[in-house]
Amino acid sequence: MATSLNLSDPRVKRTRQLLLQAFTALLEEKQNFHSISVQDIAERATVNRATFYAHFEDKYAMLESWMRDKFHRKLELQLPTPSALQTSTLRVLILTVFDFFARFRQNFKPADRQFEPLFEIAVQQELYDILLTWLKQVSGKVGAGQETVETTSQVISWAIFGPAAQWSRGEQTVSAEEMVQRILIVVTASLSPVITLT
Amino acid sequence: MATSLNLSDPRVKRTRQLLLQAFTALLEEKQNFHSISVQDIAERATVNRATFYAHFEDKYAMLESWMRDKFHRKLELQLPTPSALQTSTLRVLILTVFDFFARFRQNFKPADRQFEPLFEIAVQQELYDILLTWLKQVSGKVGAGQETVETTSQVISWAIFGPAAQWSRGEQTVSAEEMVQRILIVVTASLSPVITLT
DNA sequence: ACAACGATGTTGTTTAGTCAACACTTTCGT
DNA sequence: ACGAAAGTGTTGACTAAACAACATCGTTGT
Repeated sequence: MATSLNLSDPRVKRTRQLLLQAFTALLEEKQNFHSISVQDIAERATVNRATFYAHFEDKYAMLESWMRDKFHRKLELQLPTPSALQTSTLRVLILTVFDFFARFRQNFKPADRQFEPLFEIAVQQELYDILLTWLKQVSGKVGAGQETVETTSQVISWAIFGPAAQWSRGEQTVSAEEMVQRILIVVTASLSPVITLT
Repeated sequence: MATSLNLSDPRVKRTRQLLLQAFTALLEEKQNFHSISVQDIAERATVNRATFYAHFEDKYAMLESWMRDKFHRKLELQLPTPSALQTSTLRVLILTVFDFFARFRQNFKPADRQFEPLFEIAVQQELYDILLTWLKQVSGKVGAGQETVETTSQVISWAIFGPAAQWSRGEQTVSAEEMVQRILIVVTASLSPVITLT
């Protein structure tokens, strides 16, 4: 029933991680998402099946979390820590999104097209979160309000995500790097009311 | 207070494993046993400190379990599965004991000599267990009673363990292989009332 | 010498995970 | 087409793990 678990409890973190890892392993083996059962996942994670349902609504909710997690980790690898809102980090961010889309197209080929919505939600949400974090860091220095940074984060997350999705669906006649460069210009401009990037 | 936990409970197995793994990792880093605290182990294992005490009396009790575990795994690697009482497996068993002693001498050098008793108990107990298993397998075919196999296991476990301990303390003027060969002859003979090995 | 500190065990309470059992749906072989 | 087998989601009772708080016991340093 996925009744809220306390995310700060070490047991919860561990089990969650075990489940996601198990899922990753099974995906590599079985190839197609459909042939993986909740039983398989629970068993591989050395966790009771009922525990799975304490963490995730169902297999699809897990897939969404899994995608977010994958994307999140990829970002952590690419971005410096601590990361801040700069042209350079923004470029890396956008490029990572394009990379991630490309990989997704490879792994979740033609059949599993039904999962695109989950994938999209995962990436966009994650984008929103990191942009919000960045904007909050600088919102004090300029006089930007709470709503301003939230709206800005939302707009920009879609401004990055959307083109990447569209590009990955198409023929990729333009290189990812070129796309990134173009998007970066627009996004930077849209940020100008809040911050001027160098 | 190490009040009996149910060993068949998956949670118990998991945390036990986590604790032992954490200990292994810390041993490789910190080198000396003394500088590793219970807090360190619990933290590394992502387990609460109180949970440690639910599993082990104290750090030393854990060291004993750890040694048994290491020896057990080494045996599992060396012996075929399923293993049975044969001259060949017996030779492997004895040789593994000698190897293990040699490694122990390397890692737990002069200072930590205080842990020898723990080490000895671990190895002897493990030896006893596997011998008992083997003997029970064949005790039905011959008319050997419960006490007979238990006593035989006990005697032989010491007959293997003792010489190996003594040899490892000495100058190793005789090779391990030669020692194994000599011990094997005696042990085989001592088994003759119960079983004739081929 | 003794105060401050850090590690050790222990305890009571709360929460997460296990388990077996349940009704239900989906898949599949013959 | 139908019965068996396998997967899904849920529940309530039981157990392990987390947590905070405590008293205790060395170490260290000044």
